Amino acid sequence: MLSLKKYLTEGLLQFTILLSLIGVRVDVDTYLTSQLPPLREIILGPSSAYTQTQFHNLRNTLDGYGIHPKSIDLDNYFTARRLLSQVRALDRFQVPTTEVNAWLVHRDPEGSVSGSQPSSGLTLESSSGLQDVTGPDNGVRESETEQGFSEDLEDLGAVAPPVSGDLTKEDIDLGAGREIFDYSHRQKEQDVDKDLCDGAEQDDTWSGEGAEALARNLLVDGETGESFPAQVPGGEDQTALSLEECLRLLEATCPFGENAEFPADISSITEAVPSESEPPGLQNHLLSPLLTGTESPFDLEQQWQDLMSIMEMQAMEVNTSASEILYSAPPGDPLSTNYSLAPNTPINQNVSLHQASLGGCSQDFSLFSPEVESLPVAGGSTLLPLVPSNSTSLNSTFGSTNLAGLFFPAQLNGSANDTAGPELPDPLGGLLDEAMLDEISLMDLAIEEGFNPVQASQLEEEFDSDSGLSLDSSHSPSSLSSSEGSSSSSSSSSSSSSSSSSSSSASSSASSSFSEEGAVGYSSDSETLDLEEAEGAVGYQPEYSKFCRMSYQDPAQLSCLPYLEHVGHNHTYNMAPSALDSAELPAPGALKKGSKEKQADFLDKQMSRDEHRARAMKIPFTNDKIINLPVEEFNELLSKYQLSEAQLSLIRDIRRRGKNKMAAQNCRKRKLDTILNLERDVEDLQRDKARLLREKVEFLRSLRQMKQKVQSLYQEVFGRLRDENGRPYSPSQYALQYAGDGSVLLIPRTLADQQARRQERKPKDRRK
DNA sequence: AAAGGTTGTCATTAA
DNA sequence: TGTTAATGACAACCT
Repeated sequence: MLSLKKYLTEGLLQFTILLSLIGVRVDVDTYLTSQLPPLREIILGPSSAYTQTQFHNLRNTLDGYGIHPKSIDLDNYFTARRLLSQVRALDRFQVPTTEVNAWLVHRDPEGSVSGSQPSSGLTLESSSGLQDVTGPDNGVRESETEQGFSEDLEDLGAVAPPVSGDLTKEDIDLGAGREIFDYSHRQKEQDVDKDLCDGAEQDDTWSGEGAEALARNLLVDGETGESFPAQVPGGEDQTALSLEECLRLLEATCPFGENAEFPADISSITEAVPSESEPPGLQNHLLSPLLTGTESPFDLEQQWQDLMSIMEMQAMEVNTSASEILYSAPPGDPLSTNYSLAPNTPINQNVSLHQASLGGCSQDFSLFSPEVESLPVAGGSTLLPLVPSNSTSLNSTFGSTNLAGLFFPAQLNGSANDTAGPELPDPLGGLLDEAMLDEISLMDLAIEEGFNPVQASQLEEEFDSDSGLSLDSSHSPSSLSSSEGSSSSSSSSSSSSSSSSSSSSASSSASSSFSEEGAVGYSSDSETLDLEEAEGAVGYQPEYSKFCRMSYQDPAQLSCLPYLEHVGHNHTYNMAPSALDSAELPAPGALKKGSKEKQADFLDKQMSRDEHRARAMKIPFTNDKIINLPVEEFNELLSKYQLSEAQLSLIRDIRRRGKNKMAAQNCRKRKLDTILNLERDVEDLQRDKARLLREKVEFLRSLRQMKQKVQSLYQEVFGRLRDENGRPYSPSQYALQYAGDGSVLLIPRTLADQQARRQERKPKDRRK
């Protein structure tokens, strides 16, 4: 279990450190014991970061030396990294603002975004994909998001830390920093990257495209703001503009075919919850986003699809989150339309309450009314069975629930028809509050305090069924990202053949067995490489070795080699002086030839210490051969020459050092990969955290609505009950209770209280 | 000139 | 046992 050991010693450590640095606390042990594979993939990913056997496997599978398995293709690697970072940048900038816009709509339905078109606000809100698509306008909107967020939470009695704000800011800082890092410290790769579709090029390209790719420009290129011809700095305003443009575009594309249902829903909701003190717009978010966007039959569909593709790309939440699943309910879904509960209210789907005709008290109560009206005045019996028309109703959800003790607080002693004020004790309080709200409040704590392990696990269990989010969800995007990492690294190892072939194509034509010399991807090495390859092209065969050695000492011959201008590090500093002296002995005839001498000096400087040493020791073959040949061929090569002990020792040292050099490069690359993967995982976790907060708010809101509806239903039903004398029952003496078989009974209050007490004890016992 | 990054090398360990 | 890869540590060099 080497991987496990590494994982324990490094991956876990780094991961934990990173998480702790950003304030997200994760008890690794919890997941180590229970979710080793996911976490391991989070940390390591399928990338080559710690897959030590990868190179071996490559070596085993790749017959011959066409591709050197140990090579590092830095071009591809950094290109992939840049592309990755761009992708990250996309969603990094887009995620928070989406929330922003969504919440803005809630807070102010007639606000600037939607303007006089309320549908636009719905559009913005509705497109679930759009949720993550925004620009970098984080200034004011972010704070407003923050505000709306916390206000919502406070409104629901939950206090959440200002996550999105920090997150947004941090993300932006990170993004800029990375770009700077990439551009300033990776100048070597810039040239190569230019050839590929990297971000800067894309930005420019997109800016040139103009309005034809409006949506794409608007949504993706938020940071530079180059999508607009004016090239005004400060892309935030432009992105805000672009969002409005997108809104209009979306409106034109999806003109709300089913929009007529929404007012009904909203009104029914507000009717059903008359005591709701929220602004009416606050409930708009409950409307299914995709209800409006499912049909886009116009020419703008392509742009819409562009939008969606971008959103998919930036939505690293690949795991279809609960909201997305719920949003995907078809517009005409009777469950979501006939019942007044908001279509995307999560509990509406998860809990089968909708079958209890709980929605829309005023209208839906007619479903109950036949039974209620046909209720015979109970003759002498104190138990009045109320059999709902639908036997799979509440009892399927709540089980045998004693609603009596819950539904009849002292306040209800008055008129049963009074609409319950918010201060009225919840009819379902004993049930929902105990069973669910406790958990949710614990979730509050979990979310507020960053992911405390126990609470996070609670949270995970809480939302596990619908979204598979939390750490598993983070695992999903991370596994994706890890696959990206693996693709990048595997491409680095596999595509090294391309780089090596590009750098050593000349020599590979001369001797195919040298093609693996391109394994060394660093520039300084590649220069040396070219030199030696060119030399190797001549001196590969033993009989040419002397000539090859001569060519070493003949600058004139070297001058015709491909010139290598850019010099990286030349670590010839600790070269043995004797070796240097002997190595730098030029050919006597070349002393007076200035330019050639300079070139010789230059090439000497290009040579590594080992190359100088090899030349000094008159090693008859190239260092690349020494280093890169398989051991069998290497030994065979050695056997072909009469080499002194010093020469053999040097050759073995060269081989060892050369291999170690490549190993060090691989190791560093792997480290970098790991860090980048960890960084990406952290971002994923932050996104998940924000999403969980959003979902929690929605859960709480829908829960409260349902409780109020049940309460009003209860009151209405109870209020219509009459005893044998035609008088209403006193809420202080009787209560309604759901039986296990779905029937509703009218039982004495005392009995109901007893059962309620028993119900309260059960979950606590269970929790122990 | 100091600081931080980069690269090569050595020693060690494990496969 | 020899070879190789991985990796920490260090030093030299570069920016």
